[in-house]
Amino acid sequence: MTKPQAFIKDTTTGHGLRTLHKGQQTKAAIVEAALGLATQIGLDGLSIGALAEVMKMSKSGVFAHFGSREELQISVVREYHHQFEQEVFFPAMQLPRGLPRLRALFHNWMVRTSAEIDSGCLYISGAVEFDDRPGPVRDALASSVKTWLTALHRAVLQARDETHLAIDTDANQMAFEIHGLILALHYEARFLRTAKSLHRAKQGFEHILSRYGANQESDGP
Amino acid sequence: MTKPQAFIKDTTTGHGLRTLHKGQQTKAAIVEAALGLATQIGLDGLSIGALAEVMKMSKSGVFAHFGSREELQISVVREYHHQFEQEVFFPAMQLPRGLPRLRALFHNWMVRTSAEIDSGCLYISGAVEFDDRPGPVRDALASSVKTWLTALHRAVLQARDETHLAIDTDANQMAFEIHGLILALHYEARFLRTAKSLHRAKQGFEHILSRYGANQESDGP
DNA sequence: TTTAAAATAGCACGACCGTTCTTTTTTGAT
DNA sequence: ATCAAAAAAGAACGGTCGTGCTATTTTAAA
Repeated sequence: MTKPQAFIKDTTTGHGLRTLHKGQQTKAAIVEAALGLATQIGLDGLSIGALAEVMKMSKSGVFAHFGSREELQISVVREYHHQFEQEVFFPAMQLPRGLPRLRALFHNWMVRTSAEIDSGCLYISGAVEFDDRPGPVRDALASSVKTWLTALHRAVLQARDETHLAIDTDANQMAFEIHGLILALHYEARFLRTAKSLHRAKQGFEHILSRYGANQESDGP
Repeated sequence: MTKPQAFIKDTTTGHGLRTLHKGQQTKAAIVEAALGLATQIGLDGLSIGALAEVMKMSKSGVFAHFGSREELQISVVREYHHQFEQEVFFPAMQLPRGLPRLRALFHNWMVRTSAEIDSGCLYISGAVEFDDRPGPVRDALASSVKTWLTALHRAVLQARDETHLAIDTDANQMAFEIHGLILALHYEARFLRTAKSLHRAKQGFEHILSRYGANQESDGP
């Protein structure tokens, strides 16, 4: 579980700059464990005591790395953002602009959402928990979500520019409808345990694509 | 706020059967206040102490009506179910089967969801809070939600039977997509405070309707 | 008006919470 | 090996939580 320190050691010349201290490693491990807890019981339910128990550390030992519970929660949000980028966003960026990339974005997002059936999506649970609780945690969460939704919106625009979608495609509207599919997938799969939710989301996406003229106007001369 | 007791008095002959006691009135008032709290801070965040303060009662006075926090939560779910029925379901049932009724169901649902921008939807927040926490509260919540989604599904089936929708309409698929619109509306309006969410939901519904052949095959010869 | 029952209050309990302070252990450069 | 700094532990604080127990007050039927 704990990586050998030498592996991560900073290679800077070392005359005055710090190497990667032990504390930063354990902090990273704590955040990782905290994310695991938060996706199960929610960002709000995340307690330092429970986290300390998981880490086999003392409460104060864990606490010292963050200085406040709020800072811990923000760290968790940032960690989730990072993982989301790695699993959903970057892989899709490898594909050519337009429909292929848009399809990949949705596919990766959907797979992650349904894979999270037993772990929960922080962007969804966090939105519910912090929707009327102003503060830095809400801000961090909203900022991450907006970054992602903006990326999705941009992908739709590009698909339109590549003439893979109808010229009059309303990108905001299309992104809204796609977002709805993911939310319904999460709701019905995770809460209601409905069987074919993944299939429903896939099919819904195809409906949206055909609505906005994919593979119709786009393949023209 | 508190209704005169005589108004609610049971009209049974009274030889042995009880009239409606004071306690049941205050219990109803407590549940009402609890629902107000729960839609703000969540079913899970609902605390007896805070509720007692709102009611200007003692903690134990409130507690005695329910016997456990869980029972209080279940009462709140039932109250929400009742209100939802009154505001969304029953009014739509007044309209003729088929497209008019389906439109009304969605419209009432949507209006309620957006009107709840400052109060929260218990079916959505509750789903997130209890999706991996088994128990009677989750069961009550899931049961209510399923009842409602089944009613929506039935309305789609009827619209198909009335030839207001295409004959090959997949009712479950359509209900899933409609559900997604409501969830996206709730998410973007309530958490992200996106301006035109209500418009997006309306337009999304029209897209779904046209996808499933409303006003096309249905208005035939 | 009397009286038993129902409703509410008061108090205490153990548990967990986030946080602070002090002390001990561990680290890593010299 | 030395030693200062970093990391972790330990103990305690005030607070809130749900809940049980016992008194007190209120209700409503006789």
